[in-house]
Amino acid sequence: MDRSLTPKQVAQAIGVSEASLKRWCDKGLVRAVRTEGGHRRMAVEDVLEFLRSTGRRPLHADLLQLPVVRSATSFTLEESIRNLTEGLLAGDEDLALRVVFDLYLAKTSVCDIGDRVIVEAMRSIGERWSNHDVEPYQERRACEICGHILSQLRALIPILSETAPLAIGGTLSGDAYRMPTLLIELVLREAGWRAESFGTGLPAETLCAAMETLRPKLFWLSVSHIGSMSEFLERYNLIYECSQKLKIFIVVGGHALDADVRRQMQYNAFCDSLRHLVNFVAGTNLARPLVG
Amino acid sequence: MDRSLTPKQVAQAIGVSEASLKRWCDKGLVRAVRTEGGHRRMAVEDVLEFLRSTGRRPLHADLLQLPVVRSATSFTLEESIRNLTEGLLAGDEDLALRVVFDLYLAKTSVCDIGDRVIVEAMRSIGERWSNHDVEPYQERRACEICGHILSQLRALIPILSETAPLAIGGTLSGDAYRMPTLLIELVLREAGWRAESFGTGLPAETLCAAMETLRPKLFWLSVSHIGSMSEFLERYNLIYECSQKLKIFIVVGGHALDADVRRQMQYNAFCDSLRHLVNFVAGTNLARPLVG
DNA sequence: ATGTCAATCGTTCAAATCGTCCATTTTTTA
DNA sequence: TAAAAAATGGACGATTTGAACGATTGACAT
Repeated sequence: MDRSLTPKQVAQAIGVSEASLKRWCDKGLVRAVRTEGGHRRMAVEDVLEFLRSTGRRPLHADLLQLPVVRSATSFTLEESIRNLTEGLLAGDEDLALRVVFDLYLAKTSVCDIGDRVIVEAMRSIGERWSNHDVEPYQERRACEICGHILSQLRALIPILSETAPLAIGGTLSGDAYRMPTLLIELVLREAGWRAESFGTGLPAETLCAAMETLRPKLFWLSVSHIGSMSEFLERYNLIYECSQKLKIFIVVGGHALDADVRRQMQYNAFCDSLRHLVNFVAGTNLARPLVG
Repeated sequence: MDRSLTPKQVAQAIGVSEASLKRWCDKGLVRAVRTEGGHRRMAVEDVLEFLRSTGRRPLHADLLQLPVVRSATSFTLEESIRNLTEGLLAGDEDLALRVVFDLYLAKTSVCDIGDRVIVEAMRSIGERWSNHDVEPYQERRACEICGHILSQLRALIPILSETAPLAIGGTLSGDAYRMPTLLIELVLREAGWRAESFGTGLPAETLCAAMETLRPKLFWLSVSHIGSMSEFLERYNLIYECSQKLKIFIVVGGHALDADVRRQMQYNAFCDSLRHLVNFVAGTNLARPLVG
């Protein structure tokens, strides 16, 4: 319930003595604040950050308000994908959350978690869906669960500096796929940007208005579904011209953008994966990653 | 409209017990004045001064513990609504999060937070949107922020018991409003149910399949937008008949269900608000609230 | 004004934490 | 391999914290 943890709680959660934990705090390995009487208090996210930096795993995750360990943790990417897929299909949110957090604590970048696990799991679900192996509600439920997990992850990524360059984006009207734009937001934040996803189904006009008002350095458009091609291109051109007028990098991506569609579009970059996106923005030198 | 804070407010704001706060006041660490009866009252500036002088980080990730840092905490429901509306429109996620968590920490039920603050704030935004006072992207961004906040809140609501009755629900194809069904899930969980929202845009057939497979005790349908009335009714009837065949309570609600529409529908309950929903499920005696 | 209920009062008390020292274990160095 | 260095876990008295208690006060509605 409370976000601030006492030394005893943290020591039990990590599985070390309180004496060691105290030393780590004093050495600055775990960020901690002091009460008036000098007692140490730690925030959940700081403890997780410590675990992540030292490659440790929590023994009693429930004390850190993380899901309880119920099943075997995943040791390889393939296992992670399999467990995540299974958890998402069965509606087992704890399992799914556990898989993602295990990866996160194992210092896997959000970019890799997204590209190599979450996207793969959703692709596998999509395949089984088109084979009528799974019900549509399972796919929708999986998206909901993923959304919650990404929200949790998002809360752990350090607050962006106010001076970091701004990036905004989302999907156009008629495209309801939330996950890609959520992942992009997370990955850009990890890369040091002040990224804000505006969600799905945005009219092109208001995206132009947002660019006018907020003057971001980068604009992303995720395209997972195109209803009418002519409408899409018309809307997109509006955005493209606006972005160029304001000297804003425009990055596009998504399964719906095959070579045929891309031929009819102009943009600063097209990205097939989150990794591509990270590499591209690294090249622009506009933002520095938060950690080495 | 006094700027003075009570011990309870301050204690919750800085995340310590009232007992400790009292001691600190008595030691002169926090300046406080006394009412005639001897109760302590603290000024916002003095609390801020205390935070600054003791090196507590008003800057870092402790936003949840230090809601008072921007002196923007809300003391009345009206203030909460105003601050939330402002935060959501400006894209100030920290402010919005603080408003909701302040209410939660003040033991406001999620039901009331939803009905009386979040829904009201979104309604106010909707009004200003139809007056062309705000851009559509601001409304969409507000929904995204609310979604994240509700995800955070969801993570704090105690794990449901495995034996609690199951409730599932969502919105039909063509209805993309996520927030109502998210709120319903939260409120039902608070009321002791094992509630799972399947998200938005679900085909009626798969909802029936979900009912067949999962056999919930309750099914909710949130209806915020109706494209074609005949299509909607056709889909709904499918769900209604399925629910009755399986003896599942079916509860409907949402702005799109006016009296005309309702006349053409059958259901076990129609709810105008989260409070109505809670009262209805309390009457069914199927689940007990987690507290009290 | 009067009554009602939640918040706060001052106090007490058990549990937790503080800083520090020391024995033991693990890692690094000679 | 042996010695040195570093990290760990446990124990100590003194201090701090959080939760309880009955009595009093504040805010608000009638």
